Amino acid sequence: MNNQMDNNSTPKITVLLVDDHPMVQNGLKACLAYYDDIEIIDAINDGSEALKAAMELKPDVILMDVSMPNLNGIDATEILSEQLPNTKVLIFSMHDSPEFVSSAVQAGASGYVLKDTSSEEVYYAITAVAKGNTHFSGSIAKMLIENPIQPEKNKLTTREQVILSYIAQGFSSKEVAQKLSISFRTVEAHRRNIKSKLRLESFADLVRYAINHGLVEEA
Amino acid sequence: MNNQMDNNSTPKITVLLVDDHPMVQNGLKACLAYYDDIEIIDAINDGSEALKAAMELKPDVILMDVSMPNLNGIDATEILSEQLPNTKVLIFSMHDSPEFVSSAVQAGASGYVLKDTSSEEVYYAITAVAKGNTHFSGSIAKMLIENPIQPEKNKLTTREQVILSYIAQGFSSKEVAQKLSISFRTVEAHRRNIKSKLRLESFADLVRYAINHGLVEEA
DNA sequence: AAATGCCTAGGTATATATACCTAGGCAAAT
DNA sequence: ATTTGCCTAGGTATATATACCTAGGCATTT
Repeated sequence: MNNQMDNNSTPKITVLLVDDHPMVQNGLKACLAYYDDIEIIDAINDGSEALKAAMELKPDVILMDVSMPNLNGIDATEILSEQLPNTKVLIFSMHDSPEFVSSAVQAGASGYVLKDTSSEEVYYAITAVAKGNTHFSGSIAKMLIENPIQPEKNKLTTREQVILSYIAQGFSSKEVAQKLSISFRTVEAHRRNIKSKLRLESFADLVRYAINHGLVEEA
Repeated sequence: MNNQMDNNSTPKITVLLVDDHPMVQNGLKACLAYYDDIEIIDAINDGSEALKAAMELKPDVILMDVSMPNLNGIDATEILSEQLPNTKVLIFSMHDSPEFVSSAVQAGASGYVLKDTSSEEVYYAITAVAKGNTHFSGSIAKMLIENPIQPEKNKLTTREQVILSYIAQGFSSKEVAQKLSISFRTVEAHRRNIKSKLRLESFADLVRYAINHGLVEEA
């Protein structure tokens, strides 16, 4: 830890933490407190609250979790990258699936670090994205190379999100069709498109995706 | 931090952290470092590894997460409460569903705190269970009163948990049958029993239950 | 005007899951 | 020794999901 910093010359990098687990927040605060060229200006535990805080505080970097109440980190990133182009988003997630990473990059994230990375790497990643660079954890970078991003491919339409939500809640295609007053063949077509877009294989994958993306409550 | 402790007079409460999120571990370490009557002797991120460590270190208290690779916290607690009766298990989870809490208590946990509780309460809970008392977060205690434990009702057998885990991962009954070298009719029978026991209706309910109970990773 | 993307929906066939039923082997508990 | 619970598994039937195919209406974009 290098606490020997010249506070007057270089302005600190302002960081907004967004994570719905208090203990993760505490861990990050504790780990990053040693570095005096970055300053955590606030910690939020909710996606939509994070948007408000970001608009007001205009931080240099947002360290953003993915799974959160109200608004997931990917969608929040997409909004932020339009509204606040000078604020860099660094995704901080425990998920390392290709869809997640691709979505994050397309949404405008400047980096992606896993929750099992060291605090030194998180610090390094924050400084990197603050400078306008990118930083991806080793396994993520490898994945981006092996699994190149296909732009706009894995993004669900509103209709698809609605249908996926019902499906993940346990309704059959027939039931969803009744609710939406459309043919169950149409619902099936949407199911196919959803699985194809997201490269998901099974019903269980659909449910897990829906949970991870906040389309359905976990309980 | 006030590490000014008289090491000779009062022995420290030895604590083993078990949580698969490094940042949660970091957060706990940072928060608990201020209290010099407890000492974190190790931090493990895997259920079965936690068992080994506990057998060797014989800590006073284990702060145990529920969802973990290889062996979930509830099952680990059950084994530990038999093997190491002097080691108290304090569940540290973000899940507050009645089934979770009931399972934890029946497995022999001495307390249950949610991940959004303050570090002071976590500290207090550790000292409480170390003394042989119990400690439950307010909402958990309330739930235990409103939702009294129904012994042995909603408990899956080991076999059922294994099968549910595979199913929630997206394997079909046929695939599970191949993996376990049993008939797919048997797998189907287990599916029926699981849904009946847990009063679940749909495939999606099974997946959500598995996720909420740590039988399968979310991603 | 033409193209694109989205929502819609049907034909046909197969795969998988579910709902009933019955039932034997086996270990632990009583 | 009997009971109990668990794991096993088959018969039969239906319901649902999936995998191929095609295709029209409609709004937005180019």
